[in-house]
Amino acid sequence: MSSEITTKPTESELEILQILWEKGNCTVRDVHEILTRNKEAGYTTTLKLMQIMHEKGLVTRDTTSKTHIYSALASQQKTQQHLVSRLIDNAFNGSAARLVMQALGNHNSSKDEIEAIKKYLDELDHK
Amino acid sequence: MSSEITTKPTESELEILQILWEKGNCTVRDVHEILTRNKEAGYTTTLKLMQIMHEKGLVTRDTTSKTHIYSALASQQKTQQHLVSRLIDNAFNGSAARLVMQALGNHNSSKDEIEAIKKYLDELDHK
DNA sequence: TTGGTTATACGAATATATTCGTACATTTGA
DNA sequence: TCAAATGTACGAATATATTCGTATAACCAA
Repeated sequence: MSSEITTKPTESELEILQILWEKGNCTVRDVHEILTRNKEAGYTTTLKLMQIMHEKGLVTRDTTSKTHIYSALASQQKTQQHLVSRLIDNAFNGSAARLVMQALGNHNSSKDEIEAIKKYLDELDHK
Repeated sequence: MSSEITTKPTESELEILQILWEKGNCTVRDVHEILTRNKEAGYTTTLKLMQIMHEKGLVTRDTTSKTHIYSALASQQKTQQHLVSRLIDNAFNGSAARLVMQALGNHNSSKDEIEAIKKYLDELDHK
């Protein structure tokens, strides 16, 4: 068993992870600027968060130059899986199906999305 | 607009809500006993949690007799909806479909469950 | 009746997450 | 060159969640 990475980031950490997953390598400033499109936050707040994430092993960073370059270590797939499982257990009595219906019901998905899911279900069936 | 109820319970609060949703009316002891099947906790801890939930308006209680009877005020449907939406935004870049696939992929669902979801998708289609 | 059991209320300790100020080093451009 | 801008490190304040001890009242059974 390899050394495990925390797949339970806090809410703030998750916001940052999402950015890193999408953008790849980022400076603190990069992340900070994207973050503050939606909400107020001081620069050092973002910095501190990312330092903590580094301590926890959620991200790596290249410190060769003064301005450090961060990237995600926690895998998107594993993290998502963990969060979904937890939600299913925590709020849906263990029933994935109930969560799925809830997710599809209100978060009005496009026809394309729904088609994609159907296809996916068919594949699951044939295993 | 009626006075709103917090649909963002903490993790501990959610555990208790789940019990109340399923069982209906419960004393603190009822809840406590179910809770401690899985994990350690002192009785007064459970009590305090439920008192806080009452302050927040997540539950009501009947205090006519010495032993109070609690029941959920936060609706299961709304709470679940809120949690799912938040997860979709927080960890799935707003894509419900991606969450759904993640949920179905690993949380090995029964054939019945999958059939139910398909049916549900068809209904969605025809709206 | 009276002592043990069971209940609530409440304050406080602990844990965790979030936010930011300040000190100090490096870079940059006028 | 050297002052402003930009960066990191770090400690500490604040906010929130969780846990539990203690006081005290009500109930019950011998």
